[in-house]
Amino acid sequence: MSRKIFVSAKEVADRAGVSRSAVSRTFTPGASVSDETRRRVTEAAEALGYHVNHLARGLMRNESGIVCLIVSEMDTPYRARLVRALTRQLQSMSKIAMLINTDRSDDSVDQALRQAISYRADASIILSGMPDKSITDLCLKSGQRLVLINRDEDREGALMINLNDREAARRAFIALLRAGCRSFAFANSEARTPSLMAREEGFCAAGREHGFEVTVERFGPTAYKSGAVLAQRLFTREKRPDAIFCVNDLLACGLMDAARHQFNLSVPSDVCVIGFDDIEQASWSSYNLTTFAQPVDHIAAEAVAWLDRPTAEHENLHRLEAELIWRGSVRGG
Amino acid sequence: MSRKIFVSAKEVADRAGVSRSAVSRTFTPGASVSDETRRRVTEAAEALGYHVNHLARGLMRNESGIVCLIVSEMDTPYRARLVRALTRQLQSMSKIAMLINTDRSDDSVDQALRQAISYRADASIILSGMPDKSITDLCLKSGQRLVLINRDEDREGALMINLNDREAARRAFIALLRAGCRSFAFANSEARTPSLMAREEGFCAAGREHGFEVTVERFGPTAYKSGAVLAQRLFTREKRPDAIFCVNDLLACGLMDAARHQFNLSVPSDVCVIGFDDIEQASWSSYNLTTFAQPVDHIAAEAVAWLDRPTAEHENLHRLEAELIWRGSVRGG
DNA sequence: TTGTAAGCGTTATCAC
DNA sequence: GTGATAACGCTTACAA
Repeated sequence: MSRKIFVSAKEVADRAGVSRSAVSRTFTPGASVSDETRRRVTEAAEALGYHVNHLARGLMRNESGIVCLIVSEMDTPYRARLVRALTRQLQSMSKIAMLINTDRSDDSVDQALRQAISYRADASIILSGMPDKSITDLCLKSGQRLVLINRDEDREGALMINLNDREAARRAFIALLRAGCRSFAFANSEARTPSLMAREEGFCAAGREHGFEVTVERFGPTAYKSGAVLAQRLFTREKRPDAIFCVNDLLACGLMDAARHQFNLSVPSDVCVIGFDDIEQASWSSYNLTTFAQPVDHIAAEAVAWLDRPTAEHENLHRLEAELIWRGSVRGG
Repeated sequence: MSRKIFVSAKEVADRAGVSRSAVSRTFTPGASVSDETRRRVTEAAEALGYHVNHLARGLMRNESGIVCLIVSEMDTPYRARLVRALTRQLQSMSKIAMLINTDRSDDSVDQALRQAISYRADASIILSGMPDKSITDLCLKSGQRLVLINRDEDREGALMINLNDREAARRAFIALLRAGCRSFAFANSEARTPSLMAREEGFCAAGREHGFEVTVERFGPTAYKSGAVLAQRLFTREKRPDAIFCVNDLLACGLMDAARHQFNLSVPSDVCVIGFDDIEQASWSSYNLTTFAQPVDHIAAEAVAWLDRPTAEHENLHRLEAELIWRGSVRGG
């Protein structure tokens, strides 16, 4: 197979006429090296194309600089945006992202964490799925940081960043009520993850508070296509809803398209729609969707910042607010 | 800071009452270990939560298992899909993806490759930008594999996977001509990357072949928003085009939305539109866009397969065909 | 400030 | 099949 020949510190040292520790120190921020030595080393390194071997460095320093991002369905607009923001943040802190795809089976999140351990990742950030407690315990015991984004389940020692889904759902209801709607529905997928269910429950609870019953439909994956099925179910009811809160934007787009093209309903005059995530498509003029923006950059910044200075254990739950973005899919506004 | 304490092979060896080499062999596929030894080692490893240190292994084997994915604007639908496919493929070959975001400056692709070298990546796959020859040479000299996807520029020793953009553009023209269109335009961004320009040139060339002049407009980034500006420019001309080939789907969506909502034109009766990439949104019923599908899975599979068995040097240019997906944005079909 | 030497956790080589 | 031993390329006391 391929023999890889990278240039090592020893070669640089030889060329510069110094010891290998001088080379090492030159590339260690804050180490004491004379200007002259540094110059000669840098020059030799440049000429030879030397790059510190981070594998070996990680071995010695017990700190690899690697952070694992564990994600499934990463081409989904919201996930992709989060991954982008995270890689950016990590790089700005001179860490590097290892991307692990957990599309396959259910235990693959556990597998992903094993990979993280094998590569001695300094931390893992989980965007999808929920790992077994046994494996997260092993990570934490090994000294690996753990961040769970929108996972909601409790894991002592990990940082959990969640949105206040219930509160957002409540605000969605108020907005629709103020728009004059009187027949409310919640369009959900069958994924039943905690954050998705929190939106449903928050919306229904707000409905009950105001004396309204909320129709709930759930179907399929949290995707565009499910929206059409949910539209079919909701718009063929005897009492057609005039307000629909969709569990996310993707599903909302599918539902709106079906409403318009299959049922000849217009948004917002016949039915008001609110989504969640504020994906790029929500702002496209075909949708012009009122929705909740996830503070993606904020989430990424908090996650990455915490890696370097973990807070006391009881402060490890961050609950962020989603911002309501008013567009044209709700009357008034 | 954090002291990380991972369990080492020595501890496993002690607990299992064998030598450390026995442990190593147990975790090396194809090494000769007796069933009894293997059993005891596996048991001890399980109990202790041992995982082979891939950093150290990489150091010894001179093969890290790491493959760098170098991407900018990775939340763009097409890019996100490619990244997903690549991580999947890599994992199925028991390699792992390191994701490097090159959103920032222009030389950041070079920076990314330096990172790749530092982590002794076995290979780098470049999806965005074009690195300097000096740095790619260093990569190749170091024995690192290099894959360029849709980059088009030549790099001796690297695998280049390109689409046959010109041919696709030619087919787009024929399709529009057969649909009865007589006034052709090409909507491009200002990015001017080789593959984007190849689509433009191919379309114009096909036009000339058939005795038609093609109006070309270029504006901004290759994104949704640019579509509106291009629509503005094209639809306010004295001779309004009745056929527009857009450089990609994102831009096509923006252009179609502007056509419908700002200029009251209907697609395809007033104007036929063809896009490129076949992103998910192209199939959404608001767009129903006829477009060219990039063989994403095929690209990913070829890229990853080549890492293990690089072909002879003169065969390192793979040119793949884009498939025309007929939908409703072109008359007839 | 600089060099020497020990050690990080592996795997590969070699006797046994 | 198994266990010692020598690398791999680096960092970091420690001594000079």
